[in-house]
Amino acid sequence: MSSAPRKPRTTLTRERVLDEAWELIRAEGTDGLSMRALSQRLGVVPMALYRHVHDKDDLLDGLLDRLTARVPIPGPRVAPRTAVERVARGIRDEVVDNPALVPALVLRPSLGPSAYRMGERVLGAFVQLGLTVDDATRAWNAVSIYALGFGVFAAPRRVDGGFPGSLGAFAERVTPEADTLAAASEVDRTEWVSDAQFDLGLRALLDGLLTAR
Amino acid sequence: MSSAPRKPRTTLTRERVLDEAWELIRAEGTDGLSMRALSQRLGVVPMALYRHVHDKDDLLDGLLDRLTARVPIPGPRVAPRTAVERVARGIRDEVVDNPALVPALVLRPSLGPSAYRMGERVLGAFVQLGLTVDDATRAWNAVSIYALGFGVFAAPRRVDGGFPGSLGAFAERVTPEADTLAAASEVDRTEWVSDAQFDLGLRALLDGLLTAR
DNA sequence: AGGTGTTGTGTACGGCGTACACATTCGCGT
DNA sequence: ACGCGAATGTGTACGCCGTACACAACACCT
Repeated sequence: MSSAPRKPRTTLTRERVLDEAWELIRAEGTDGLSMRALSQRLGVVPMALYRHVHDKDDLLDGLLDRLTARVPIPGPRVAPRTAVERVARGIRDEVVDNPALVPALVLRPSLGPSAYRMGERVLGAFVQLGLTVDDATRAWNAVSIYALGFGVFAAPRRVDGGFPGSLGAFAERVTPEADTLAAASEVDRTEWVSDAQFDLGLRALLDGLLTAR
Repeated sequence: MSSAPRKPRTTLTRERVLDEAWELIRAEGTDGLSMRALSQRLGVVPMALYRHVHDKDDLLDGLLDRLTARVPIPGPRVAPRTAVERVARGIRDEVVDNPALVPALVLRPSLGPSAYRMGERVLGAFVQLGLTVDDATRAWNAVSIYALGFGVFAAPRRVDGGFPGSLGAFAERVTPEADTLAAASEVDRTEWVSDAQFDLGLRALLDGLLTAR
């Protein structure tokens, strides 16, 4: 009998690499995802990954498409404005709970097949709402930027305080008559991520986009 | 006579480090700013920088505050709504033409003294427009996110095309009946960064924020 | 003149992405 | 059944990165 220990071949696929990368970056954060760490998790030498992924950027693109694919796309029966709102909220939700992907997201525009499917649905909705195709495109730009921006800047990140002393004290030091800010500064942190906050802006944006021209 | 070559002492200051870092990152992009490259530009050994900067993150924070400080803050004579619009546009402009700072911007919330001065002015404007302090805070959140988001996602980045074949062809492959997207896809790239695009969304957002509650 | 604190130096470590040559193994046509 | 080419995993190595730590040069004050 042959005594050579058999490694089960083709144990690696692009799918498996992406699966493991997804879990790794979720568990360990942006910096936790390295080719070396990932390969180790897969019980393989680092360079093995490069048979299934062009380079690290390619891997990140794959992860971003997965993120996009997680946003539920409303069926055709859903009313157009509702559909837009759901997609916008879906984008925000996914970004917010995958903060480790934010740096990658910011370096790459939409791309990915999933992003296109999403765009298709939303553009259709805007057209149903009476916009021309061009205006629909502009509206989708504005809405997606808002949703992405909200996700990006609302996602939990380094919250090291930043300033010596309290916020109010700081504001007063900068501009002695800064009572407005000092008073307001109590609000923002807790409410920053809230649904109400998001919806307020989104509704305002859509109202503006859809009325008169 | 002493023959030892004299180095002029205290040639380095935090200011000079930040100045040079600013120019370096503008010239060479995000990845071009390394402690080693920066030190070389300053004619100094890498570790010398650490006397004036805690670590690289501290350096980036300094650069971000400089970026924020570049946004012009309208004087008290400027009408409140105009003031808000100018600040929003100023934020977008600075982000757009300092794309190399986007990754850093995204990892760190506002912070910095300049950001506070800016907030102070805008919150005041919203209050003048009849909002309560809390509502003003929420409004400022929405507006700043929109402006930052627009800057971030409109800033020129990797535009490697991404897909094999034309955009229209791709869209058709994904969903055969994708004429809407295929038609629309001609528009976005060129108009993505336009002022009109930005103003459209901003005006919509402000209208929504300021009317009825 | 000497002591003290500040500022720049030198060396070194551990991590990263990945180029390149090599070994193994699978699948196919004969 | 077999052999050969393509596909897949391995090993080694290079050049970057941020920065910890011990040391040297110098400025300034007494």
